[in-house]
Amino acid sequence: MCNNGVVPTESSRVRSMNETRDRILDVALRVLGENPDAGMGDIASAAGVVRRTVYGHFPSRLDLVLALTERAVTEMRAVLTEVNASDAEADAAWVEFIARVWPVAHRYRVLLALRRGEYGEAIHGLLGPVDELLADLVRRGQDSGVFAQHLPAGILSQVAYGAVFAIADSDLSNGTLGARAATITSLLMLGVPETRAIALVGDQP
Amino acid sequence: MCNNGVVPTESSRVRSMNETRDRILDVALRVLGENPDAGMGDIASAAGVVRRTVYGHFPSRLDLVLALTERAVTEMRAVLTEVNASDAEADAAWVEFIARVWPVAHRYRVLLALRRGEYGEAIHGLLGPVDELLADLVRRGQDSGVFAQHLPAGILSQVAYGAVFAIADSDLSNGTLGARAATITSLLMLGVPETRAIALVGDQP
DNA sequence: TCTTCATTGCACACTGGTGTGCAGTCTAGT
DNA sequence: ACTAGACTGCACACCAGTGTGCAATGAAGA
Repeated sequence: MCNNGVVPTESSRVRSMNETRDRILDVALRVLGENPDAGMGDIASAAGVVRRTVYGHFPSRLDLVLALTERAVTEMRAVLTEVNASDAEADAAWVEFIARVWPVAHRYRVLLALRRGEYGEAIHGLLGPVDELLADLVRRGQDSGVFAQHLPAGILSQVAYGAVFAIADSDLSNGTLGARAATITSLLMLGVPETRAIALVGDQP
Repeated sequence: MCNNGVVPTESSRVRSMNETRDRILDVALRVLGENPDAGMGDIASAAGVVRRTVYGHFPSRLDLVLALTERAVTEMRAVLTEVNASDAEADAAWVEFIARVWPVAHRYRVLLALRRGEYGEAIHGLLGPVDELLADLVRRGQDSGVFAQHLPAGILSQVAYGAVFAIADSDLSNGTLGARAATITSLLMLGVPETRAIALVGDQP
């Protein structure tokens, strides 16, 4: 009786299991954001769970971080491909990109820190495709002349992207203002004139 | 007999001791630059010395890092105050600053990484005065209208400075070219128009 | 020659994190 | 009522790094 479909819902059992799994991931993101060197114990207790349970869901610390990274890649790639497919000018697309990717990327910004040291290799590998998409956007801007060419697209995109989150970190939490200033700064270093940059972000509410 | 002065030279004994001490510091800078998580053992063997000897000169790992930091602060402050005292326009002073501080700051760039996590507090404290000087320069530029004001001087200076070394790290080692591109990029994000930025770095050989 | 002392090579204790094993408990499906 | 299994609590073993203690070595200085 009951479900003969592919997703049996197996009801409350697996659902509550997925809930704790997701909760662990959510909490891990927050805890690691505050301290990238936090241990499994810290994450577990912050998630209201015992360390042993975390190992039940993620066999090793690396698996946990990787699961986090895959989540981030999925979300960011979605936004990035969509923005990239737009026929708008590259600088406008960049503004749109920052605005839309801001919440998700800000959540996962710890991955930028985790990218150096220990798991750097693995994370870098998973984040690679996202970097590609980003570089494509910048390259498009350089080809159409709206972005400067003092740096290759691959490096320029990374540095501009990094600057955005450097500002986000140092900022005094007033998110909207910080996002605005960060976007302007990134546009400036992409070679967009100040007047144009201000006009572009002015359009965004 | 012998020296009654304050600096007795005590000749070869203390000199060779200072040599190993300096060698340890030099090597530590290089090793930590390659891997900020390197241990005392790695540093010791890279310096051609036994781990126990390192502890003879630096009672703890923190002491070593702090000695490194003090060195960096001394050298950078010298350059920065000199540039800051110049009566040149702020954007020209910035170019001069990057050019002159480049070698030393690039050597000590690992401190930027060490600034987060573990010793972050102590390093931050020692580096504080340097940050102040840097912010002063940017503020001067903002007051005289050559730098943009989309960000407060304190944050803007840090982000611009950080971008310079992000480029240096990602760059393919061709130092001169990287330094040029990095300087242009930092000028752009400070709000200097592209033509003016290129003209400024063009003056520098 | 005799002394001093930086350096060595080992030993050790301590810490903090990782990952595993296993017997118990409590709950939701049957 | 019975059972599967997610979670717990505690036990381990293991590892890597830190910092210390101490006797031995060897070279520079008296």
